[in-house]
Amino acid sequence: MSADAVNKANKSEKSYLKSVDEIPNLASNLADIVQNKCPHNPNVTCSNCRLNELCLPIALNNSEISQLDEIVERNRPYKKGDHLYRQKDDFESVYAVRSGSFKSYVLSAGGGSRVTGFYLPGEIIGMEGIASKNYANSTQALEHSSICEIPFTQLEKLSHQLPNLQHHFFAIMGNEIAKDQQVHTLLSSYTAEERTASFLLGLSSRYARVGLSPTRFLLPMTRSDIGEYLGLTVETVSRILTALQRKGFIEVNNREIELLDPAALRNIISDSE
Amino acid sequence: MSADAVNKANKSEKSYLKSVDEIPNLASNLADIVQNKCPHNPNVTCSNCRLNELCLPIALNNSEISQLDEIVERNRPYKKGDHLYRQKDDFESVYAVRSGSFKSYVLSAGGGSRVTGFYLPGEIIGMEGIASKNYANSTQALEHSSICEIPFTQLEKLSHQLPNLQHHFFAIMGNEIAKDQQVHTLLSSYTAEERTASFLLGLSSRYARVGLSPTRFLLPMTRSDIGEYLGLTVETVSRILTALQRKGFIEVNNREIELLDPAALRNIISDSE
DNA sequence: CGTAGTGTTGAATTGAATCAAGTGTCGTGG
DNA sequence: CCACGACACTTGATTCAATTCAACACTACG
Repeated sequence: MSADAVNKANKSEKSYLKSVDEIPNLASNLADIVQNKCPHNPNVTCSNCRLNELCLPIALNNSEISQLDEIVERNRPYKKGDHLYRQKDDFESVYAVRSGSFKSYVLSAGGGSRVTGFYLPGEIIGMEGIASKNYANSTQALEHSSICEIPFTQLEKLSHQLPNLQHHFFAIMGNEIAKDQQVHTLLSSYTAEERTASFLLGLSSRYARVGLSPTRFLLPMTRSDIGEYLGLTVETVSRILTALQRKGFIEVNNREIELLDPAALRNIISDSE
Repeated sequence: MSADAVNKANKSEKSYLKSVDEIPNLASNLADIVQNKCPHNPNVTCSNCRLNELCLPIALNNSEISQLDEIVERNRPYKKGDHLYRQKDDFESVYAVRSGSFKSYVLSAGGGSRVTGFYLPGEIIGMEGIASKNYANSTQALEHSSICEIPFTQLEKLSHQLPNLQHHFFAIMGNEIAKDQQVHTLLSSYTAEERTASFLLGLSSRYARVGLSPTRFLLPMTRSDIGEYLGLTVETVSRILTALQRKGFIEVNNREIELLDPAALRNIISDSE
């Protein structure tokens, strides 16, 4: 499924990494899961997870990691479109993306929706529900994806026992707050082109973080999702991507993106500041 | 002072509630501070603070509150324009607003600035610095204000000892994340009028929370600050306020705002959704 | 009392939205 | 395996909300 999918656009003979799943060492575990050989593969633990340097276990020692392992629930994989939770559901858990990607969105009465975030492997979902005890948005898989569910009351208990974990979870939340404030600035003062450039660069570094190419990747989301996230219409997103391509900064083929000149993209943003 | 203050309508003899300082019971403590009788008034503790139901001590028992009291530093008051911290300063503490108000902002290279948040009594400032160990914005007083400084490493230590405090601080951060996502939606899909209405209603409920009138209050920030926060120009903010006044929804006199028809303001927002 | 900062209002401009029409792509079921 | 339908994406023409530019009034503070 994902094998042939990858070289769909192979004009000559392209074939890219489709997601973190295809990093060799991850693939072994993930292949099992995807093929349903073992939806709760006991071999996939925080200790042996490729993402443990980015995710919750960072800064924990081995014995601490095994304690964390015990509270983490590794659910069956999610199909494209499956919901992790819906707006107003009781808040129970935060989730760490193991593979694939997710989007969070809120619906407006007029039938429209706005995307509040995209989540890639190693990132934490659901923290907006902690205070109100209800999730404030709905979150669904953008592609076939797998998740580690971390029941929050247990995470709190364990954080109480492990100062490192408490410290790190404070840091994760603080980071989310810092990121949200950057987005605030982006939305309140950037032009459509600046927003789009910034979005691409952001994805780039997030892909790099999980060991994928920072210059060539597949967008897991639609143009419409991007627009709803950046406060632009689909048409504008499409136009801007075309324009960036014409300038030679990027190459776009449907969901496939190559950053030909990341520095030029950075200039788009900093020139205006 | 606060009694007559309320009837501002008398153009002849204006004198309004200027801030939470003027609530009778708060005034006593604050007056001391403002007059520098006692910049670290020992009587002002978390236990007897009027804000303790909104701020950090919520959900703590008496003995826990006194432990919190011990790590809280009650600094000298800040004058209008004084900085709590500046962008890139080492992160040391989070701050709870005791009286007055603050704004956080980031500068852009072009000399402009964007406001990332406003903070009223009982609200927590500085959490964006937790992860990176540096503050991500600069924060300054909008009027004469006082602050409780909470050194973060000590807060972490105490949170480790007091599960209630850990729980509550997770909730405070979660709430910040949820709020930031609402702002994301606001900035990415609301019109200028919707943003302004939403801003006024937000201020209204935050003032109500600290015991001030939800329908009549003074804006501590300039039109320009509001614009930089909402992603609008000063001119637009000014025009929208005038327009809302002409519609009879609000009355504006410089910094003084009265919400004549809060329901109408709510409709502005929900009509469009 | 003067001046810098703050706020208002108007006219012209413009970036992005909207409206519209089309092509491309993918998953499904016959 | 192909054909169909639904969705995703692109491109163009037009409109419009908000910005920009400009001029002026207010106020508040030293």
